[in-house]
Amino acid sequence: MSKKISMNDIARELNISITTISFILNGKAKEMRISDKLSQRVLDYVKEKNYNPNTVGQSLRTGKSRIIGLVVEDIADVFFASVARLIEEKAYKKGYKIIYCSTENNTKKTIELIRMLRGRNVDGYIVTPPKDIEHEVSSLLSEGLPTVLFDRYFPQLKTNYVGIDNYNGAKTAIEHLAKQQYKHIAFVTLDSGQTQMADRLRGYQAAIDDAGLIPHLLEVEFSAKPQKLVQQIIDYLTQNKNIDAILFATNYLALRGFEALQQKQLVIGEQIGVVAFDDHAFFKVFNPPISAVAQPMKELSEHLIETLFKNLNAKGDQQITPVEIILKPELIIRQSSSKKL
Amino acid sequence: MSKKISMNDIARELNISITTISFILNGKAKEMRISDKLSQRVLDYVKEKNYNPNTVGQSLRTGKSRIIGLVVEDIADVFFASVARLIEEKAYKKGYKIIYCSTENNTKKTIELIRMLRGRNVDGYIVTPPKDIEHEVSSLLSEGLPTVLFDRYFPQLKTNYVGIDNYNGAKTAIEHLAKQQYKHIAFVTLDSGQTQMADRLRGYQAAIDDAGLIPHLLEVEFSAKPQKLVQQIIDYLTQNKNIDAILFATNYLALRGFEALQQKQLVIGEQIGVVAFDDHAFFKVFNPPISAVAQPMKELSEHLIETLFKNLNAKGDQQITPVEIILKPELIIRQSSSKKL
DNA sequence: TATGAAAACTAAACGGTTTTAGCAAAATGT
DNA sequence: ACATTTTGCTAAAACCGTTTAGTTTTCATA
Repeated sequence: MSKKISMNDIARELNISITTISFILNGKAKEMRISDKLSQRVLDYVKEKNYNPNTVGQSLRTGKSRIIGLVVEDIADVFFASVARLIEEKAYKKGYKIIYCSTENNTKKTIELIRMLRGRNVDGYIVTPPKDIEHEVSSLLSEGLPTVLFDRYFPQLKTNYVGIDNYNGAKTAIEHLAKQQYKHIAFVTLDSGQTQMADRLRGYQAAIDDAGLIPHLLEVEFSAKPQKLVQQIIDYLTQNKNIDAILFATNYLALRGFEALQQKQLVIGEQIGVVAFDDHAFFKVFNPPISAVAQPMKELSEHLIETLFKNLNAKGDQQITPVEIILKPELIIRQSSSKKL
Repeated sequence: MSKKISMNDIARELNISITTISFILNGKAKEMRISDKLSQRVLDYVKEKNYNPNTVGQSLRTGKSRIIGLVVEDIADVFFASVARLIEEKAYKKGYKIIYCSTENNTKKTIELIRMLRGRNVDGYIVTPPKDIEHEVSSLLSEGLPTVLFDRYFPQLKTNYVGIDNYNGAKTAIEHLAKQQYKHIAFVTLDSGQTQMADRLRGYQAAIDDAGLIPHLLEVEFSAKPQKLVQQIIDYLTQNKNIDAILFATNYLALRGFEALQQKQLVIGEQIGVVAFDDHAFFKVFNPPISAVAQPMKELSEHLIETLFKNLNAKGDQQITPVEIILKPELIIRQSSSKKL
C-alpha cells in the first residue's frame, strides 16, 4: 500500500500539468475543454494508483472541510447520542463527517469549542446552546456560517431552530394525568432556566390551572451530583406526602426520580403515577411500563440536517432567512400513569 | 469580530518575518535567539487581535491534525456513547478532538471510513473492528499510525487492544446463577462470531459444564430487526419451557429479551432469573433491579486513551510494542437473579 | 492568406504554517 | 587588527489542491 501519492506525483508521472488533473478530477474537464483522451488517461491512472485527494489541501484552498460540528450537552445521553447517530448517517450520505463535542452546558467550554471548530474550517454547526453564548452564535451567523440550534433556543436571536412543542408536550401529559384522577401532580424539573425547560414548566402550569389543581413544583439543582439529586427528590416527597403523580422534565431526572421512589418504597403505577419527558427504549419493558412524552427523533434529525444543508448549499452571500421548525411530541401512555380503578 | 487574521497579516502589520512569528508562537523563540523585546511585542499583538493559528494550515504542513478517529459499532448505543464521552473528555484536555463514525458492523463501510479519516490526517484511531478488516488495520499499523482496538480484537494480529475478560465475566455470571439453584440457564447471544461474543460463549459453556448442567443456547441473527429478535426469543422460550434463567450477551439483547418475557408474561425474578452483559443506568431502578456483568467504563476509556497517547507521542520510527490490556468485569448482583426461597 | 475564434492546456498565485539554510551585525577572543 | 563566535533575524521551499488568467495550437471563415 506504500505511501499516499499526490497530484504532483501524478503530474510528474504523466507529464502533464497539475491544473489539468484538477479539472479532470473535479468534473470540469468538459467546461475546460480537456480532450476525452487525456481525461481518460488521467482517470485510469488515478484508479490504478488508488489516488485520493488530500482533504487537508482541499480544505486549505477552499475554506471548506466537509465537516459538521455537532455541539451537544452530553454525547453520552441517549437523546443526544440518538440524534448524533441519525445525523451522522444522513451527513455521511452527503459526504460529510461529524466532529462532536460535549458542552456539559458550560458556557466557557462551549465558546472554546466553537472557536476550535472554526479554526478547523468546519462547514456547519448544530448546537444545543448553553446560557450566554448568544454572542458567539451570532458571530457565527454574521460570518455566514450555517448554524442550526436545537433542543433550546435564544428568543431574541433570529436563528435556525429545530425543536418540539415543549409547552403542549407537558400540557398534554398533565391533562392525561388529571383525567386519570390524579389530584396532586408534581413537576420535577431543573433550575437551568433554558427555554425548553421554561416551556415545559409553562405547559405544566397551564394544564394544572385548567384542571383546577394545585401546582407542586420541584426545581432541582442543574449541576448537582446524581446522589444529591436523588436526595432532593426524596426530601421533597417526604415533605409532600399527598403527591400522587409526577411528571419528570427529562429522562435523566426520571432515572433519579425512580431511585428516589425505590428508596421511599413507592410503587410506580400503584402509589404514584409517573410520566417522563423523552422516551427511552427501556421504558417499554419496565414493570410497569413507563409513560413518556416522546420526541420524534427521526423527524427531528431530518429537519436538523436538511436545514443545515439548505444553508450549506446557499452560494455566497445569498442569505437564507432562518427557519423555526417546531415538531409535535407524542404522549405514549403506558401503565405507569393509569390508576387501577 | 471581523474576519480571521492570518500570520501574514501579523507579519505585515508588525513589519517582521512570518518565520519569526512562527518561532515565537511555537515556543522556539529562545532556541532561535529571538530577542525578548520582539517576542513580547508579537505576543501582545496576538493577544490583542485574538489571533488563532489556522489549524488546517498547521495540519497541511505537519501532517498532524490533533484529531482522533473513533470508529465504533454504533454511537447511539449506551456502551459506545459512554466510552465516546469519556474519551472525548480526556482527549480534549490534551488538545485533541474526536471524529466519530458508526460502522454498523459493516466491513465495507468501515474500510471507507478509515480511508476517509486517513485522508484527513487523523492522528490516531480507536476502533471496534467488524469482521474482515484485518488488512485495513494492519495497513494502518504498517504506516505507523497509532491504533487501539477495543471490545473485540483479531487474534492473529499484534495490535494494541483494550478489553475485558469476557470469558470470566460470563463464567462468573453463570456460577452465580447456578448457586441460586437455577437449573436450566440459557445463554442468548449473537451469531456475529466476534471475539468478545465467542469468549462469552466459552465462559458460559465452561461454567455450565463445571456445574453439571445442560447448556441452552440461543444464537440470534446479528442483523435481524428488533421485532424479529423478540420473536426469535419468544419462540425459543415457547419451545424450551423448562428454562428458568437467562444470561443475555449484551445490553441490547436484554432489551429484546425483556420484551419477549413481557409478552410471554414471565415475571423476571420470579418465574425467571436474569443477568445481562453490560450494566445500564436503568437496571438499578428496574422492578426488580437487573443483575449485570458491568464493564469498568472509566478504566476502559482511560486505558484506551493512554495507550493511544503513548503511541502518539512515540517519535518517528521508534516502534512501541503493542499492549493488550484485559480488565476485570464486575458482577453486580441485584434481585433479578435471586430466587425467593 | 490573413483573421478570428474555439480548443487544449498550463504557469503561477493562493492559503497558513513550519523548517532549512543562511545572512548581517555585534560581540568576543587573540 | 583580524578572526571567530554569537546574536537576531529572515528568505524561500515545502505541504497539496484549486483557481485565475493566461498561452499556444488548431480549425474555420472571408
